[in-house]
Amino acid sequence: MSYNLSEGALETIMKGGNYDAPIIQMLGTKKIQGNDAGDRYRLLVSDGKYTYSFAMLATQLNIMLLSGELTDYSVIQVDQFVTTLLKNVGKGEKRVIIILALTIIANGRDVRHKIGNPQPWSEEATSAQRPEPKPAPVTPKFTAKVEPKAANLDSSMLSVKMTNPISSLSPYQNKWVIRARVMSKTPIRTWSNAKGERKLFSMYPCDETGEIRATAFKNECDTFYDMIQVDKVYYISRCAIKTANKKFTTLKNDYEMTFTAETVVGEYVGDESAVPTVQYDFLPISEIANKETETLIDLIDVCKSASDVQELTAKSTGKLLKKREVMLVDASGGAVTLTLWGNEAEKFEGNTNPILAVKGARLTEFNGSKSLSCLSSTMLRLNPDVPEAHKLRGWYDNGGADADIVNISAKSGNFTGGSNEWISFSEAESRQLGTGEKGDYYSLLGVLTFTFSENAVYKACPQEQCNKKLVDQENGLFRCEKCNREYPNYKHRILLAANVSDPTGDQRVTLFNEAAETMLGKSAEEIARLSEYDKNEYNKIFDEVKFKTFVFKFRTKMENFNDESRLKTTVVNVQPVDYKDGIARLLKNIKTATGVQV
DNA sequence: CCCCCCCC
Repeated sequence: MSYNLSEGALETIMKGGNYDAPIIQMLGTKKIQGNDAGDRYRLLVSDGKYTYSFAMLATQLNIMLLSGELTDYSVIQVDQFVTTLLKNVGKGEKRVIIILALTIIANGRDVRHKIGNPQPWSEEATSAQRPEPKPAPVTPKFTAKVEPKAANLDSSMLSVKMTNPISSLSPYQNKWVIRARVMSKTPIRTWSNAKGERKLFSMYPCDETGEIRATAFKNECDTFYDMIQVDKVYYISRCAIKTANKKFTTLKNDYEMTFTAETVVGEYVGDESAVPTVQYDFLPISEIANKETETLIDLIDVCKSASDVQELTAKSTGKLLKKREVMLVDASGGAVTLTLWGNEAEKFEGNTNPILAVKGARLTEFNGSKSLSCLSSTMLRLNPDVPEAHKLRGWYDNGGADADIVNISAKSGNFTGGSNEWISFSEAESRQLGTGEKGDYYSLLGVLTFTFSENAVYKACPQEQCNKKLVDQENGLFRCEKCNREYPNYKHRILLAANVSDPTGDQRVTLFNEAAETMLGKSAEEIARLSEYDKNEYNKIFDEVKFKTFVFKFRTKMENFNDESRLKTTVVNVQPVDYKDGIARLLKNIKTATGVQV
């Protein structure tokens, strides 16, 4: 068996050219340094003509060596690589090839020999002319006194070939310049400790080889915060590199950087199309429920709806918080709530059903249902220009908007439980809904045929969570049996029995306060007032609602009462009919029943 | 040097 190596590929690459997916042979490895994040390996490689010993394996590929998959004499195709110039004092510069992705063409244990008679590569060994020595990159020192623009490096001083890939940065290398796009930056956060007032912001640069977190404290925070703009490409140099604590980041980098007084940042002005933007690892909503809470998740979804901004006070810190809950859906048939905070909550515009790309939202659990929450490090993009977004838009605008969804953030025991599918009373019966241990929820399009309007409103316990009907003590006080105390005041609540019909049957139902208020279009207090002072108007409210059609959501459960079991059905939600939605459901049923495309 | 990320 013989193997064709890409003869001459290394020479092309060494001279700064490109070579697409070269096939080379690995002849040896050397562990070059160990640190907390793991070892790095240097490879001796051959293209059949030359050997070269300054090839590095990207750390994510170390596993191929450690597992024994990649051994000496293996023939590999280098699917992705970058080169970087390293300067060694007294030895000039050295071009290092960093192998980012590879495919094993032949196992070293099968090949078992060096292919051809390759000679060590050096510039002298080639017939090519020695290139002119390149000038060292000039990195003018930034001081806060000058205009931010003055901090910009002159692009012409830095050849693109002289920038270092983010994936090559390590604490052992202090001369480097990266050219990277800022994926996002956090707001400035301040805190105090024994050393006084502190502040910081973080930003997240990425290039074609990777991503990294960069944090600026105090002076550097002041200096760079306004200058750094999301989505712009910068040259960044002279930050301190340290091992990242994986507990606090999901970025695929073992290191992170800290701005120092020496740090130089310059805006890159030129063709930036090769510098990628945020890299995602999108997860369909249907798979979120399988993930552990606290996991950080990337997703791309359609915003189906969004709540208003709500203000609340954090119990632990007393801080005033603003939040907005966004309901996201995707083609996996799932829905999930994403909570936005602060400024992000305030500026969010959800009623055009935008596509939202999210990187690093935290999975949380509350009352048995899962939802997502934004952190300061979470990256949000509205209607990003990525293929997944266009696909989603097409799906949503062509039926996805009306698709049945399973909301994994539904509050259990609340009106959002159960399926959104409309069924009939006869289907509810044949499915034996309500006969199980727990109650069952179902939705139905039905007509309100009767209300038992007499005594529909009562005086309820004024305690927030109680709502128990009070006993009038006839002395100006009202007794709550549940709280076991008397109150001088009360609130009005509605408890309404009614009848709902659909073409297949009918059902006696109960509406509690909120559902009744929605259906009647009046508050309990108003109805109480009319009950006392204007009986005609009171009766009119119930007359007008009769024979109206609604979308009901019921909770039904078999209850035993005096040896008799009876289905108790409560209206947990009632909404007027959205005819667009109703027609879409009818069309879908026709399609399913007939196979006819409509 | 942060590493909190909130609420129902």
